[in-house]
Amino acid sequence: MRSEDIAKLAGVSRSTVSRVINNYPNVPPETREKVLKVIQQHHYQPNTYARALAGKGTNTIGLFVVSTADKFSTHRIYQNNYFAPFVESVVDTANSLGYYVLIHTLYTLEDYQKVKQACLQKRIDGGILVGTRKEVDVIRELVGLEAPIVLIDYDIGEIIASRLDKSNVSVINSKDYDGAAEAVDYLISLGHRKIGMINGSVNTFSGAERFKAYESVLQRNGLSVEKGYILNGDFLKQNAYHEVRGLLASGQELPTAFFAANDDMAAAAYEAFKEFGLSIPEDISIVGFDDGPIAAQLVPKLTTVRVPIYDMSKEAVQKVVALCEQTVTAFSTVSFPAPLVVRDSCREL
Amino acid sequence: MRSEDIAKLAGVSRSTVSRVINNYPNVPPETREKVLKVIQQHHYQPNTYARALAGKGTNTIGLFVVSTADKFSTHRIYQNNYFAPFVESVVDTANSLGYYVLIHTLYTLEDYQKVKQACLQKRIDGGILVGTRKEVDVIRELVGLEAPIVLIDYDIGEIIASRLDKSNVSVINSKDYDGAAEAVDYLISLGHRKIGMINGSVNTFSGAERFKAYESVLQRNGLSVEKGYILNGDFLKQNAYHEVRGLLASGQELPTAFFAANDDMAAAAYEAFKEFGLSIPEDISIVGFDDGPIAAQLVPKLTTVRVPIYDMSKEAVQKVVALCEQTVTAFSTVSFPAPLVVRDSCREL
DNA sequence: CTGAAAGCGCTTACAG
DNA sequence: CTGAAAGCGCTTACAG
Repeated sequence: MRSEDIAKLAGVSRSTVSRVINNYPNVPPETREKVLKVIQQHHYQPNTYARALAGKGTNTIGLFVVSTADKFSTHRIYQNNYFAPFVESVVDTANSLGYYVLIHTLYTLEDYQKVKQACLQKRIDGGILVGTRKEVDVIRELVGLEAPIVLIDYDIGEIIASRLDKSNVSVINSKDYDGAAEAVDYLISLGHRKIGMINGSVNTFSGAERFKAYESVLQRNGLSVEKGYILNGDFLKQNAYHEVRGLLASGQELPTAFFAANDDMAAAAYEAFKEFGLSIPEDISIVGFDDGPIAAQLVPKLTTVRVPIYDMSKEAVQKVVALCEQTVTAFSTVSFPAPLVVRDSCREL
Repeated sequence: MRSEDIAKLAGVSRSTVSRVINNYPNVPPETREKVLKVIQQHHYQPNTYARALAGKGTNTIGLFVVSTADKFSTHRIYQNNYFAPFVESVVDTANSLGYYVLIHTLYTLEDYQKVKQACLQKRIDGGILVGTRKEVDVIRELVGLEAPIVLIDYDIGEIIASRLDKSNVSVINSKDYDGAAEAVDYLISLGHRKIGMINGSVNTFSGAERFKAYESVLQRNGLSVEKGYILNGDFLKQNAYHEVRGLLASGQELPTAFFAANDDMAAAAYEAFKEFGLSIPEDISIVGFDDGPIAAQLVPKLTTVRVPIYDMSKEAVQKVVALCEQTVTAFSTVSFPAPLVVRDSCREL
């Protein structure tokens, strides 16, 4: 069924059918009704591609998620607690605005070409990128595209320094530095002096911020930053688990508290400590980051920094859509607060 | 940049450019090289919509996830432990086959129209539906479409009875009846005689199967099915939590074991029991279903039935793609084994 | 208010 | 082996 068929059945021209479909004002109510009736009777839906080709957008946005885990890691699909809420809320928000979402996972640097490709092929009107590494070159290419791009978790400073603050880009962050600082301050206020960190990926904006805050809060309080207390987990549960096990096996003196750059790694630490016979928070305190689904499920419940994933993804979608529809046309950036949520995983010394 | 531009630069016609893009055999190596070079130099990507309009497929499949939770439930985005692994592996498999995936969440009956719409609008070549309720009418409509549809978790019997086993459909299940039976048998073998169930949604195929198995294994063993021991959780953590709390508060005699229709509800039971001062497995044993990410994270680790989500979603993608490309053309169905994974949440009586 | 016609960027018989 | 031309199903100036 094509618009032509509808036109015939309704006794009008394709032009008129098109006008009612697109809600043009210059068609009298009776004509509109007549056409609409035929359309409904036949469950007619205009061909997206033809519309797109003829100049209408595709009403589709791309969601590109940079995976922290390796594509070939067996358990990768279970490792990303950030993923599910993000995807779900992006999809819902987009759908409610009448947009479809095309989703892609990015594992390697080459995979970034996929987003370029999707834009060039006109599959999407615009895109959202989550968890980008600090690959400015890649970003430069993307920004060069005409399609609107919203970056979630990206260093605005870098963008501005590289003069990439083009009008088709937008950045959305959470205040990870502040949140992390609050977390470490909290541990210090409880009397902890030896505080370790289970680090995320420092070539991620949020990863870098969380670590920077950790370092500077320690220094500001006259505490030394011990190399041996900084474990590299790369945001991955498995890595964190091995690192913690390694520290425990080393026989080295342990910190009294750990700040983990995300909940997944905090959960891994829980496991490793328990297996080693240490209880939380009696023997060791832990703070996480994200406040994802697992945080409150852990026993004891995890004290963590809340990243407002829902708000951020909603904002991201609204932003791309606005950019696609040219409602806004300037470089913009928003940063959401990331407050500490105190639960049961830390004790006063 | 259009194919016409490439043609000019390469000194050939659009036809030839099209031939090399589509890998037609009848173009000599030198010509191919020449054209390819220009294409690469200019990062040319053919417009998807034009290709689609001209007869090529869109290389896009739809993934429609029926949400167990309410759209407006605050925590809905955190409630679906089935979701993340599913989406991630569908996306990866599709991408590796050169397909894009359009994703949609279905909350209401009307939302099913979205899949029809996506097909009618030719946005997708085919679709995958996960967690469909037993709405045969909806399915009937979908099956009437020409686009290939793969249903995950759907009653084959119903499809065959309604003569909906058309060549554009395919069904993929896990052997939930067997898995559930194994779980309940296991509890009985440990000496449990009073076994409760935290039920899923029985108007879901898997939900119904899990419950049927529970009932019949009890009966086969001469155990009575106690109404009071059957809690209705509807697959949702929150509901399960309230139901369990309700049972505990009632002062009624408790079963010695519970079989939960999914891990999320088992996790909710963990919480409720712990708050009530009951330890697992000392005071009460629990078996879950899914073996999703949380199963092994719970303390004690959850004994559960493993649903091979990864294999199922991979199979689903391969099937739609095969159907889209007309490699297969018959109604088909696969059912994956769902074995019991014994961990630490049950004790011998 | 409305229709005929051009155009969007491809693919694919058709003819040579 | 290759080009000219028709066609895919829309939208949108243009003219009336």
